[in-house]
Amino acid sequence: MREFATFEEKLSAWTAESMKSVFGLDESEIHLGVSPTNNEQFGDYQCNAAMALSKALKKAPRQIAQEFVEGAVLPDFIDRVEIAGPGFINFFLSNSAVAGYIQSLENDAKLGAEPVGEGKTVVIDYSSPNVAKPMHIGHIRSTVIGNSIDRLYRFLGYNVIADNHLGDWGTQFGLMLVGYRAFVNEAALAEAPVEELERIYVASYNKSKEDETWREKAKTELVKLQQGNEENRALWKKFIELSIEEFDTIYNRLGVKFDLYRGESFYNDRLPKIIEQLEAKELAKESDGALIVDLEEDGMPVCIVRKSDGGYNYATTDLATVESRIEEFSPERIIYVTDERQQLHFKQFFKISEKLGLEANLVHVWFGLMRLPEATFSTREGNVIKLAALLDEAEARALELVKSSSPDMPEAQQKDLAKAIGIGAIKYTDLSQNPQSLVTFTWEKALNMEGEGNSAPYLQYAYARISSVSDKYKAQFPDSDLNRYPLVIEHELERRLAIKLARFPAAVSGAADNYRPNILADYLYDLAQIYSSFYSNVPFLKADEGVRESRIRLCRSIAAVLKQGLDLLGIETRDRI
RNA sequence: GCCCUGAUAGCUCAGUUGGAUAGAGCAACGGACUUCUAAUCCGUAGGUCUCAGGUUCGAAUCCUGAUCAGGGCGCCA
Repeated sequence: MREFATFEEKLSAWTAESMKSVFGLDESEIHLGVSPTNNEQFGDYQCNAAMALSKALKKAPRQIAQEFVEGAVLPDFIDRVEIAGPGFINFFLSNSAVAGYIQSLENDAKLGAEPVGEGKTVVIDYSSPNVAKPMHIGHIRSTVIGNSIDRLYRFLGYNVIADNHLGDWGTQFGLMLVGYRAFVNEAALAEAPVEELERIYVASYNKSKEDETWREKAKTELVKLQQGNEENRALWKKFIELSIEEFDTIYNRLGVKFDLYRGESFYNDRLPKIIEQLEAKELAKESDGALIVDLEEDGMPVCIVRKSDGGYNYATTDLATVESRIEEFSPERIIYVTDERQQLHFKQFFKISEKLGLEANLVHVWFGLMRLPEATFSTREGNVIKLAALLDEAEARALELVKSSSPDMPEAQQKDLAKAIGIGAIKYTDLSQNPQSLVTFTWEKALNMEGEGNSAPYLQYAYARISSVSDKYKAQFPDSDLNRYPLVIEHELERRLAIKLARFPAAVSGAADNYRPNILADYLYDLAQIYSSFYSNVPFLKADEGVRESRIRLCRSIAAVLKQGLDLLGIETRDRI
């Protein structure tokens, strides 16, 4: 078993092994391991196998539990075991074993998490805004959730390739090209490039609705672009560069980094070959002039891979993208983070790529759509809330709070702190709930940063309090060496904290395996809650020597887990708040 | 019409993939700052887990049906 294996891992391995030997089982469909209890009175871990084995062994569950407990030799980290209710086997960890484990984690950069991803590559495709349109609040979930998954997989040792699959190709560029030439305001373009590009697009789109020759012109320019016309290509590249530059300022504010910015256009050259393969394998056929893949036997509607005008569409591009990623990176898995509307599309193209023989584990992580209380928003309706405006507002509100609660702090520090709090609050709102729920955007919710209850500032506050205590300890006892004092569990809250700390790896793997950062967010909130209770009910700096050091040491581990955990959510911590 | 989701406290949401008495926060009420940061803590109250069946030792969780809500279903991504 690995060096920093958790109690759950060790105990599960032990119960499974012991069950088999005590009852002479070979393989079992039944889960023989343990799971954490949800109530301390039932111990720390419980094994429920006795009930499930009842039928196979033809014995009463309590009797099975009894025989098991009598027949097996308890591992040394278990203090005692109890049989309860219909046949639950409850395990109580020994305090010294828990203390020893927490102490050993001080030497583990992963804080007990298993680097299961070592040697494996995973591509994560997220954020993916469209060129020439400003990012709005609809982009926040893909960006924030995708980035947290990115961070989680990196932490677990995966070689992560974060790819921003920009919408940089498509019919809208015909309108953009003619629109730009007719309407561009150079001053506005220099000032706020993407906003001006969007204005151009909307103007051109509106004109196209009533002016047929305008539509024709747009189409001609689009064809020229696709055929490689130099002027159009240069302009198109300019749209992309201006857009990326502006996206990057937002990503910097959010602490998001991509390894690649490969738009759809990157895969253009592969599209005809994808079609060839589909035809060669007789997966595609003509229908009303378009080329389609019939997925009826898979219970899905048909999927268009080439339009009747000869153009390709997104399914084809996505297939080419998978093929390219496999060739270049040999990923163990490719993860897409998009909103719920694309579920069918992903199911279809996953199925087609399987039929094409593209070997990769494709995962669609979808999240509920963001809505406004009044209605859905759209660029054309003009009721979008721009992401930059949301971030500005969050930082401004945070700064007000910081100024009122820390008036003596230097201004530069107040501003820095306000950024960490404002951005953290926005991210936490999205990361602390199940991604698959529909979200109605309200300023009040998005900017929840009063620090009351389950919120980012609450966690940041808990962290800052620990930092403050550590610093005071160093100031008061400059010559003390913490490592010379053992970590001892005495108080009930110390025990709860230590047990909670030992469950960090489970929270991380739960969040990563299920693509749900909220599992980690929940965990961190629980930890911070227990710590806050500990802080106000148990003295540490004022405790006797020995107890004091042990508690400071425990605090240090809590700080490490809080900092690392928040970092995995993309939320920053500060030593003072 | 078909498919995918969701429905849990007045409000916003968790619920470790079938376990024991369903949990937090907000709002409400009562208490704690001469103290290691009160952006905190301690306590009270609040529930027919949408409804009806089923599966089994055991269901908020799985199955079937219904109601309501969101999304999708051939040339947008």
